[in-house]
Amino acid sequence: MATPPTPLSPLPAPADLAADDGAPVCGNADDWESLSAAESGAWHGFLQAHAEIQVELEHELQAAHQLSFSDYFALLALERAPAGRLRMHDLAKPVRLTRSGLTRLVERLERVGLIERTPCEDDARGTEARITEQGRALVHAASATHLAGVRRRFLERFSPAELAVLAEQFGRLTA
Amino acid sequence: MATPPTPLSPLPAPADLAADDGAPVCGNADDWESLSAAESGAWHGFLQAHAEIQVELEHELQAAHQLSFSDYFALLALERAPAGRLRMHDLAKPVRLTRSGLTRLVERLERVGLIERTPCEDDARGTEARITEQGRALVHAASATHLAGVRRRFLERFSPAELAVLAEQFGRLTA
DNA sequence: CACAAGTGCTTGCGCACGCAACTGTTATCC
DNA sequence: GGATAACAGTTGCGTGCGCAAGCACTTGTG
Repeated sequence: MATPPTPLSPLPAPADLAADDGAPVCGNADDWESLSAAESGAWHGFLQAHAEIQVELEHELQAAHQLSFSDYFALLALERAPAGRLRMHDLAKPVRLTRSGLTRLVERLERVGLIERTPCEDDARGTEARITEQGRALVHAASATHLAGVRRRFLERFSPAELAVLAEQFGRLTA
Repeated sequence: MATPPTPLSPLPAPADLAADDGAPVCGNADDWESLSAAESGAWHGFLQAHAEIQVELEHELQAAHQLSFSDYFALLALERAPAGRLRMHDLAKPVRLTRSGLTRLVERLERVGLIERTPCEDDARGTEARITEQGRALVHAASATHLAGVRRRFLERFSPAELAVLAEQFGRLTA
């Protein structure tokens, strides 16, 4: 959104280099036209597929277990961690939240008894989040729901061979 | 997040069907283990790739043009629409926002002069959003930035043949 | 050992968004 | 034609999140 510094178009002028010959105002009139059908389809398909699946699965999880994706990912990460404990810092990455966001998330989960917070033994600055039995039970149930959704909305639509290729291809996208 | 109805685990009991033999508490101890490497890799790769690319490109757009993705998609949809005008209702889908969210978005964009709002002629209930010249200029500049990002972070990592296959595959994911 | 620099987490603040309720308009159905 | 339903858009409210500043503790350096 246009904010303080440059509220409006920081452009030189409508058209000041090439003469305006009536056609597209400049070279980038609609850059998207320069994409092939495959390029455009792949990119927009990627966005659209993600958006649709994301909201559907999240609503599903919310309806069935009153859990947001952030909640679920946090519980899942803890459930898998040795002793069900993880320091805030290490929890932030799998949950894909900033530390401040994570503080709030953990606070909410603690408030309803799904996890507990204890000061870290060997480093008094740190805090450890530990999943409770209730948390474990809930994340197991939620996993069943979620995994079913993932299969239905994603995995089932591809053959094993396709999935192997996709895994490699998505791997290329992550630095 | 656990909300009013069932703040905590709505489960029958820790283990009430199979005897707890010390091993996994029940059949779904960690359902994710049941996924093949390809399945797991494809799904998590999908999520991870989207998350990474999304934040990188959005930051890029924000830094270069003070535009969020929502802002950009709204302007882009309008720029492509006949006469640069679209009713709120028709703008909501491409921007992937609810109507209330769109109301606020359009309000912000209007405030900085990127679009204008006028009552709809043939339907007194409706409102039309129209992109201004400044909006057009900005969306062109932003498109150049964004498209470069899309190429760099996505398109370039695949061959034309792969992109064609991906387009078809993502199409399968969208109902 | 003191003092700076770095690290881990929290807090103040602002913001974009969804949901549900509301207003005003148009279509539908006796 | 008047009641009712459907629809378009806006508003009140709550919430989750990021950013930047702050506090507490630890580590490095002279």
